[in-house]
Amino acid sequence: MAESMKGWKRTCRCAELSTENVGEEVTVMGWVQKQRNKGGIIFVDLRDRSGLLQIIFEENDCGAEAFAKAEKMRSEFVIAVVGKVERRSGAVNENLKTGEIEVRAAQVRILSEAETPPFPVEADSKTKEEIRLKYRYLDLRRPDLQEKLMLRSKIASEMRSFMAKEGFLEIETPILCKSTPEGARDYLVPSRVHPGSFYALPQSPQLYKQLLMCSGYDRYFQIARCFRDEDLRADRQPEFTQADMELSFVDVDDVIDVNERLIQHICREAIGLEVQLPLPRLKWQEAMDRYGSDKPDTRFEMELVDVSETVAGCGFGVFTSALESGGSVRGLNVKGQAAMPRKKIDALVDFAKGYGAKGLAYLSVQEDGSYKSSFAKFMTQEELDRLVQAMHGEKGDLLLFAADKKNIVYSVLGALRVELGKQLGLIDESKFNFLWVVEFPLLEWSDEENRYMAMHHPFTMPMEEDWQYIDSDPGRVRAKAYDIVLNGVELGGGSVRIHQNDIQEKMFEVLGFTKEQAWERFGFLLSAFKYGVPPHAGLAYGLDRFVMLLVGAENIREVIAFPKIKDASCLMTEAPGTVDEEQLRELRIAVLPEENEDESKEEK
RNA sequence: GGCCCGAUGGCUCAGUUGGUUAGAGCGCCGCCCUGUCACGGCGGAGGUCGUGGGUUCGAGUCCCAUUCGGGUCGCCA
Repeated sequence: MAESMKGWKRTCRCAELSTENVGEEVTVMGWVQKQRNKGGIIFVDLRDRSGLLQIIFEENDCGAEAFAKAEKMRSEFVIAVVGKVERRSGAVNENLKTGEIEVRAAQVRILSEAETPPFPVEADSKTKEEIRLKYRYLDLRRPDLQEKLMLRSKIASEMRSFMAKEGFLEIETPILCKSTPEGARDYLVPSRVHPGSFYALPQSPQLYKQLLMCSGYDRYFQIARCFRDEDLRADRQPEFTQADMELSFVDVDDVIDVNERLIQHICREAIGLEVQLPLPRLKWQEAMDRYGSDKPDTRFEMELVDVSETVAGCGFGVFTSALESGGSVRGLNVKGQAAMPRKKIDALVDFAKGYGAKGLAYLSVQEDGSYKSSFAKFMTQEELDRLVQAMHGEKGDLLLFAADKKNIVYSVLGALRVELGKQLGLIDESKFNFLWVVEFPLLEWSDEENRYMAMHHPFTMPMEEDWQYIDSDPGRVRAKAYDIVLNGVELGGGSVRIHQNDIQEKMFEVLGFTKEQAWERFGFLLSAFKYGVPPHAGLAYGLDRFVMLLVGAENIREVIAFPKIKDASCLMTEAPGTVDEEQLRELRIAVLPEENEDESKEEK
């Protein structure tokens, strides 16, 4: 039966005790990790978030009643123990922080009994994630998950103290917002007071923080929950946390400076990593050309090589037709992999197809200097030699080529490069390679929408020297936008914002908004800009990703206490769920029946 | 929405070319044990092989569908 802790007060956590406390009487409380009954002596490993502590029960010390309680203790019972800290008379346990000591129980209370948990509460769980997530409250007891969440807390608090010292004000922005259809899908919240009207949950505090700049709070910071109704990934949750900031009277370098020092501070305080400043900067175009990615993993080489000029006019139709339609031909030199079996190469071709490639051409330089290639018969020996030379191909190298529209070539080879880096073990996992990617394009052509879309968002400042091309060649205009990248993962991004009405209006025009549409969507911001707006810029981190990388987790769920699964539901609470008719009626919401394909065909 | 992977006692897994009664380790239950810490000894319980259909004399195993979970492309200004 559960007992009360009345009159008892915990004096410390389990693993906060050490040999320095020998002789002290302490009161510890926690969960039974393991009970080992030797007959006349019982050992209990007591666990809390600090770690494990061995409790020893002997009838002479604690009396018959307490000893009987110890006998019935099972895993996950919650107990309280009063006893003396002793140096162990038996062997020291080197695996335990508290391995030199133990607490000799004088009194004990069972605060809560427990059923046998559905899976063992231990570090490095091998249990299926599905089960762990269903019983997340048990999963969260495991030491490795506790360490990650404690480190997350540390990172957040270091962030706050650094930002405060730098003069940033922490200001909260609304969760119930106005829907802005540009960008990700919004989560909608129906309004009871305004039937048929909906709030949207924020995708980011973007517009609010710009308004705060208009209001003179010149340095704003917030650890803000954000929501995007898009499909999940290993590093993407529908509900996530941004470390968000905005600064007035600054330009790109000012934002980068304060953020580099922030990154340095966090890495030092959280994981004892010394980050060298300044961080490398890579222009977007260079990142794409060298790595095929705007978030390059620079922990290994194997950069892309543009061989468009080398293969121009060669006999291989796949290459030449790609070039004729304005595309490019680029390659990867996979060092020392000439002997890669055909099966593995075919798997790489399939992998490439997943990124839009029609195929992948390959050439291996044999040990005798001859070539084995999927396209050798289409090219002369001289053409092949020139190609191998352009790729810096040596004996034993495998050369892979993609020929297509530029964007496809980038994404195929960029993905292939990372995949090969993983498969071949080229990545030095001990490295933390931060880098800035700067000078992003302002606009991106969307075939789907048949118009230019803002690559970052519609309030991003174009680079002065490119603004002249906004009518003649909009795709050429670069933006004062920057991303911070760590080990091939986009940690965060930001930009200098437009604070001039004429540029903002032109942006909306290029994006295809009429003045009315722009005002309907962003009127409150445009209006605020009429009354005096400082030049401003900002940046936001995906905090979950940042934590994930710093703790070395492979999955964002490992650093979020209660994450959602792939279909955005929660295995523990079973959210989302249906609601009462009455609730729907009050909101004047009707749920449509599921669309039936046959019926819709008939209607046509 | 597309593609790929997975599902066998509470947990982690094995299960041959389809062939008797589906195995193991851990955990769990009972008894014993005064220095264990992956405690030990003896005994025991526990399985609709995700679900439905099909092929077959016979299906955990082969086929189809489906559910659940994971990865990924699209999507994520």
